[in-house]
Amino acid sequence: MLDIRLLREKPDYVKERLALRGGDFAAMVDSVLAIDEHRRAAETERQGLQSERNRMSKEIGIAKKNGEDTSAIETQVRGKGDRIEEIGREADALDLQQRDIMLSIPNLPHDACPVGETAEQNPEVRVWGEKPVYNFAPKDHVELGAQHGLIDFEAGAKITGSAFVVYRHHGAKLERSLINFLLDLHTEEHGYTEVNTPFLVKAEALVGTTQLPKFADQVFHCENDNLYLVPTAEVPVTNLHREEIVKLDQLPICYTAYTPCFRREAGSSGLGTRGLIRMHQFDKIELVKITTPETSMAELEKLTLNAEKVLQILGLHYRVIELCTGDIGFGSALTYDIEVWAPGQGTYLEVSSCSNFGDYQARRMNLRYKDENGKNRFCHTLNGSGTALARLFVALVETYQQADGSIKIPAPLQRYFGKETIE
RNA sequence: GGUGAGGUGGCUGAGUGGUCGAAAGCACAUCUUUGCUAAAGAUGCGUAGCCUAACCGCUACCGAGGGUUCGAAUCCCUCCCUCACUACCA
Repeated sequence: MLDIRLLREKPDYVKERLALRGGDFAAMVDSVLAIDEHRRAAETERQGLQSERNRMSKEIGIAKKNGEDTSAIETQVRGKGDRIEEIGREADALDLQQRDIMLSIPNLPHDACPVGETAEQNPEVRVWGEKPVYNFAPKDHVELGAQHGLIDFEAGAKITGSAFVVYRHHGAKLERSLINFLLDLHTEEHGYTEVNTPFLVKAEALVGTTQLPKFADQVFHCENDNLYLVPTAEVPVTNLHREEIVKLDQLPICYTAYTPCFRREAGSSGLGTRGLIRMHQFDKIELVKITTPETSMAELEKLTLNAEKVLQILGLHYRVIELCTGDIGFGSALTYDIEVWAPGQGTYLEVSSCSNFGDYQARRMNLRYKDENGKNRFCHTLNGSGTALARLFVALVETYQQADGSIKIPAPLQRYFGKETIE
């Protein structure tokens, strides 16, 4: 959520920054400001009346103690109640309206965010490694997976539906190896604290991290219990500190977590894509940081490097791109995407998206810290995948396939996987 | 799931209709005094909103939401959570 004070003081600036995202948000800003003005007028009237009522009620109390007759003044106060209720209802309704719109206005892109309209304009930040060359035609992971019995799409479709998959045998083991490898890497080498959270969350948590209310059609909802399946560990992990005032010396808070991620992918063009590229359920290791405004940008750089390290250790060629203002996520101020090369696909696959949300999420979840002067300020929150597993799986088996169809396991993963090769 | 108890400020914990935003203690901050790895005293110390140039002031918040009342932390209803015992279960 944006700071309403910023909208009041610099509406044109806010509109300008929002326009860089490509949508038309000027009308929303204007209507928020109009509602805000009415809301405050109603609030002022209500509070004035409440003040009067409190004063008179006090007088009644004192008079009664003195044994005086209070029926006259009681009648007088009684009359105030109706108007208080009326104007109060109005103030509350306006407050809700204002909040509704505020929740639908995206974050302002950071000054450092490159200006652009589409994904094609995302600048490449850096490249690591090179595309591997093969003296044979590399297969894709679907073929390799079938050949070795690693992944079974038919079984996933049978028990659940399309875009769900069953990992089998070495495939299941490889997936589990990656989870352990990544959690160990981030906790032991990068200083993150591991957390293991519920995979079902309340609506409030999703509001906090911006999946609700705008993207309600993208999350699985269990209506009976009014709980949602997590679309990413970002949701339960970042919300761990919602409605808290954390101490300055606790920051930065750095968490890593494994969760499956459940996404409806409604209207997504990639849903029919062959293989593991876009599933309704996939595993992911997430990195989450809660910081101060002063340090969040530096922490984003570190977080991105922590995610890149995964691919470096596994020897996978990748590139880092920076999302432009037209492509950046709803709540993000600045985002780096890490894309790994998948030889069988002949394309780069997004395996990590590292974002600084500034205080946008913190405002929504009322997450603050006490600064040096004892003043409460909103934290900055960030997160990034470290990394998404299905696509890492794809890149791994496609990159390390051999001419004879076997798949080599990179050395650092062998102690988790227990074998050097899948053959 | 059943029965019982309970949810008050960073913590402990008073408060069963009237000047309670809430006693007291602890913790914390500043100051004073004596001094040496500390004691004593004074003062301050929740969050948010409204108003204001600012100070001041006002309003709301005692798990959440409703209700009764001129007035609710206090009474009534619903829900949530915690603890204990009990049943069941991975």
